[in-house]
Amino acid sequence: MRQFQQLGHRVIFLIGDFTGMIGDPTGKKTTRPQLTHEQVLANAATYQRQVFKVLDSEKTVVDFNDRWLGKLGADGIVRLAGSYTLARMMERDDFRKRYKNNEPIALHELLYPLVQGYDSVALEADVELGGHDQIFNLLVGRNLMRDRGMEPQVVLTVPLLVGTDGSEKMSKSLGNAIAFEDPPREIYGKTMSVPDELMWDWYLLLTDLSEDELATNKNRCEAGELHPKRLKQALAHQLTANLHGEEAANQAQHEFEAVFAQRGVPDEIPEVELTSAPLAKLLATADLAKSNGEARRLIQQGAVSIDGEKTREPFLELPPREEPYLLKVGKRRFAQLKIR
RNA sequence: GGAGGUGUGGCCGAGUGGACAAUGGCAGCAGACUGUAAAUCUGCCGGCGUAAGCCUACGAUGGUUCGAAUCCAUCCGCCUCCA
Repeated sequence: MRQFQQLGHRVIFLIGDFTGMIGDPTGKKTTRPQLTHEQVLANAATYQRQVFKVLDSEKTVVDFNDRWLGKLGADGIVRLAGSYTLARMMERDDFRKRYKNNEPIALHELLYPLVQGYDSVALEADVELGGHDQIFNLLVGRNLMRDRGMEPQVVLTVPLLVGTDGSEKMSKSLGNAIAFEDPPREIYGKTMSVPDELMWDWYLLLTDLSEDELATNKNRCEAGELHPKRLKQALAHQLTANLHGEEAANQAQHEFEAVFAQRGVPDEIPEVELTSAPLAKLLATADLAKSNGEARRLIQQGAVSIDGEKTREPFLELPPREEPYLLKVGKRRFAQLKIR
């Protein structure tokens, strides 16, 4: 979308506040929960905040499809449904498979592609952009436009971005996402933790690097001329810079090197002040572990160090001290602990 | 309308009266190795408790029993087949 903008096109960022209430069946084998309008609007507010980290707000129109779909009414929906057939709906793989496997398909799921397709009619879209999982819905939009004597929109889809786990599509609910609003160190660190093979996809989908350059880099890595880590660092740096600026990216990179390559300590460590208690309890109250039990386990497994010294004693009592204790849990959780 | 099936921890999935906080797999966490990659190996993986133990949890409620995820009753959800 940004590239379209840069080329001088008008971009409409469409928020599906109506369709969100229906729940897109896409991709999932089972029916999605239907959200209330309030929930959808709350989500929409965060989308807008985030999307302008990438899009030029001056050149973007934000629209909501409840504006026309909400007015459609029962008769409108029925008439819309009359313009499509079950056979055409079942062209969709997902529906076909579920039907064949005797899995439930709720009726509203069949309506979803229609109402979404109607967006294109309402907007008189020239081009619609979407993830590849949207292709069926986008094509329904074309058909609906043609039925109404309109010039059918051009449909452009992009491959889905795979999440940090390297297998599922990136999604907040799967916990494999990097959020636009993640702090720099998170964006950098999460990117570095991604499996190498995924890096090429991310380069392709998230940067302006050409496919030729990408292929060259890949070959050089395979030939051992270029360390994959260097490339991944460049990617992490760029993604961080895109969302937080060059300065923040440099900082994140520096910190990453310090903490993980040199096994050092980050520049900024949250400070906690607590009264004296057994170590396990301190970790739990300082939020370095989910529960007392987990804290105890972590300690016993040798995941915890104090001032750089590993300890395996869960009931160690730290005496009060002017200087805060430096606590490290696992590879990446740090805290400065002041004992009162 | 009729017949049948099913509901277990984040997910999948065993368990069919006590030894069950519940086999196993996935995911997750930690340790070793390393490039916070992958692969591999090891340990952990409900809560509270330094322990004994206690609490919560097998769709919901009630019951039988010394004892229930397991048996009974009612209810709720989901699925299939026939009409």
